[in-house]
Amino acid sequence: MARSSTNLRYRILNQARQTLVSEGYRALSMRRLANSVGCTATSIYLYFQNKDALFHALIDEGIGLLHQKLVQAGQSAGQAKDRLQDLAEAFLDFGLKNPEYYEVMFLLHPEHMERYPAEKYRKARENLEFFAQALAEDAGRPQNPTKEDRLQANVVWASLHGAVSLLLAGRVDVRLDQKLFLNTLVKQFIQPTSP
Amino acid sequence: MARSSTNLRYRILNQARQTLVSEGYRALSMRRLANSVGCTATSIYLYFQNKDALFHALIDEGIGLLHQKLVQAGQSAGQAKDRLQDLAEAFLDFGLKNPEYYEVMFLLHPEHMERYPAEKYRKARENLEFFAQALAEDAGRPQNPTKEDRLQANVVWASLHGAVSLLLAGRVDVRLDQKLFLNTLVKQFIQPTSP
Amino acid sequence: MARSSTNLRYRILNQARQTLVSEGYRALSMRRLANSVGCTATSIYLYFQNKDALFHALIDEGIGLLHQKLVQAGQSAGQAKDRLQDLAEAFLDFGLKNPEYYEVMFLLHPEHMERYPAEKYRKARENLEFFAQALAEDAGRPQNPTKEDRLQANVVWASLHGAVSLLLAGRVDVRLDQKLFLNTLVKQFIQPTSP
Amino acid sequence: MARSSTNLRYRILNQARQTLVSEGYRALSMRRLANSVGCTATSIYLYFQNKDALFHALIDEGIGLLHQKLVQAGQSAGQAKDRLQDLAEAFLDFGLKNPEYYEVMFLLHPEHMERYPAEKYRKARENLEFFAQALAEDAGRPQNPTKEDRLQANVVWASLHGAVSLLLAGRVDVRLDQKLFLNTLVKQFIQPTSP
DNA sequence: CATGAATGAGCTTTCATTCAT
DNA sequence: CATGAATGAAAGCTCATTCAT
Repeated sequence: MARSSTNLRYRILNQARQTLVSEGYRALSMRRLANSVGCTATSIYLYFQNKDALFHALIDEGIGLLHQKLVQAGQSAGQAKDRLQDLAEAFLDFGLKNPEYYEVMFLLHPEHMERYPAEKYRKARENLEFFAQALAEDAGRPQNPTKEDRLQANVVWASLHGAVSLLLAGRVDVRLDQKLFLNTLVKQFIQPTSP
Repeated sequence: MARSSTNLRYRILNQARQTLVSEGYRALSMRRLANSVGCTATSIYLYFQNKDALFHALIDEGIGLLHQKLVQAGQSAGQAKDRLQDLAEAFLDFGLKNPEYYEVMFLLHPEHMERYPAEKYRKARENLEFFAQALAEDAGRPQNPTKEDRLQANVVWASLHGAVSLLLAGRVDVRLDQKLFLNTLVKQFIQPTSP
Repeated sequence: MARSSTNLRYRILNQARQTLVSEGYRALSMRRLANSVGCTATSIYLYFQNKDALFHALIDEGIGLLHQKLVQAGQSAGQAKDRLQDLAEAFLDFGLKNPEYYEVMFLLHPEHMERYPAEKYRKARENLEFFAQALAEDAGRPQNPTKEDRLQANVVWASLHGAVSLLLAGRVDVRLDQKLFLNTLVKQFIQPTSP
Repeated sequence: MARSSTNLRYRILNQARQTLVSEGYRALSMRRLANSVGCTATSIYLYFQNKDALFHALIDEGIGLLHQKLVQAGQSAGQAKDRLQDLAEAFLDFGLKNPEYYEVMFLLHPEHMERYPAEKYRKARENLEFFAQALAEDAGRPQNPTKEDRLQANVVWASLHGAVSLLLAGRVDVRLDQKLFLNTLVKQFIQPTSP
């Protein structure tokens, strides 16, 4: 009862994320969510216009969190190649440690995404720019990522996304050492500097 | 009515695939499906024990089709590297040209996959072996893919899957040339033979 | 295959009875029944106009079997009191050993009974007459059961029916010895001849 | 609409009982019930978790009512034999005047009963104890019903149940005087005190 | 700020039955 | 004698959402 009124909105989002990862997408109904939180379904509508809005809030959170992690990773002062490595690891770490956000951000069925406000969505893609910049730098074109760099960034992005989504879906051979798998994947696009 | 009653089962599967890609997963209810096909919901149950069975039939079809394409691609007589390239292209081609199958095979919500018979599922993973073999051959270990080759195969697989799923979800920068994007991605893991 | 065509009607009734007792009333659907028998649902309709007719056939069988058992029991040459005892035991035996018939004859929901042809139904009540006759004889009015005898017969009948139906429904205290219970019940209406 | 919204739950139960006795068990579907009551099927689920819960609520009511009637009947200060007579009459009265409760308590198909919480069920059997006590007292063993008394109680119970269920099912000869029938039945197990 | 009551649309699935062959 | 294909009706139940309070 004590802290029960400290921002119901917050608690709803928390519970939603939790449910999403522990019981899956279909279990996330407004009523069940309300039950878990300890309020009525109606109350959720005080904070979110509808279910979509709730999802979008989760996506916003997720994008923010990923952004933050990439900023941190991108701040390392060393070589561009190391920065790229850090960025990749940050992304993988984010995906694997926050499956609920990853699910909602990248795996959710398009029906929800279609209604996600385009402006916010564009914002999301900015995260990609971090990779482009590191790649540009590595190629000796600091702070001015070219079309080519962006192309490469998308490739990196796709590879990372593929790895995370297969892992989250439990579709990578279990006998594989996960760290080794990810390292190999990352090495793929971080070419050793030719001496 | 009796329409072209030759194969209602066939028509159901067809429509299911179509609906899946055009209106999404949630729009695929037994009733709506029946409506689109032009029969009653009950009739569907004459051909599929339940909704799961229908999904599994789609998955089976998809796995078969992909398998077939990979077999074709794997038959090229040339160098292993070329074969690898062909396999990759076959996979990408399959994914992009048959989004409905790809959706149902790789993007479908896990609830359905969990109930997918394990034996068939294992069969699906055999497709991965094609890549492992080409990679083994390329590394001079023909027909005996080692652990290392399988690791690499998984990495390739993840990259390809990442690319396809981002493209299907419309999440790759539209200004990017798609062919170029895919080529770049594929080159990533096909190292040029050092002279 | 060999004896498979020896009267499908017979096999349907057999299976219906079996299903009724092993899986209950609601499990007795035309399709499931057909499945168990090894024919199509449609085939059942060759032998029975509808589900009601099938039930009625079962009831007929049951009535016949009970009749037969009561005839046998009523033939004992001894004292009327012994005959009454035998009749009671025959009834109890019938009910407990043929729960499927008992169910269908006495416990089935009235919806089905209402449509049971009245003439056959009356025939069923003839079984009651056996008791009336034994009671009449015991009271020194052989072969001419009076109204009073019939009243008494109904009482006996009710008691027996109560016992059987409670036992079949598993609603008699399990710690009770069943034989003792039934004996006590029967003794209740077979007054010892005053010396 | 808001009708007499005071107690929809109450109205649902009322209507359920009514329908049960007038149209039978199978006519009691959630939708039809809702229609009769004047609400939507969904609304019923606001008051009862599912159909079972609704049935169980009816059973609870019935058990309570019977209990109450037996308590009243058991309070008569006179002889044990009279008390026994009162108890029997109370039971018969309950069954014949509340066929809907009787149906739901004793004649309902076992599928529903199986799921009836065991604890409540045991409570139901306590009603039997009233008879055991009266019988014990009559036999000169006040307040300490022996095994024998309980056996006898079950016999009484079976007889009463048989009578009620035959009467409710319309299976007792209509030409019979009902009161006479019941009196005769009751006399059967209330032996006159030997002078 | 929060609720209780209610709803309409929709879900998957099962049923008894029919009809052309 | 038997089937395969199909159906309309109905079942129990859950969903997102609304509205008066």
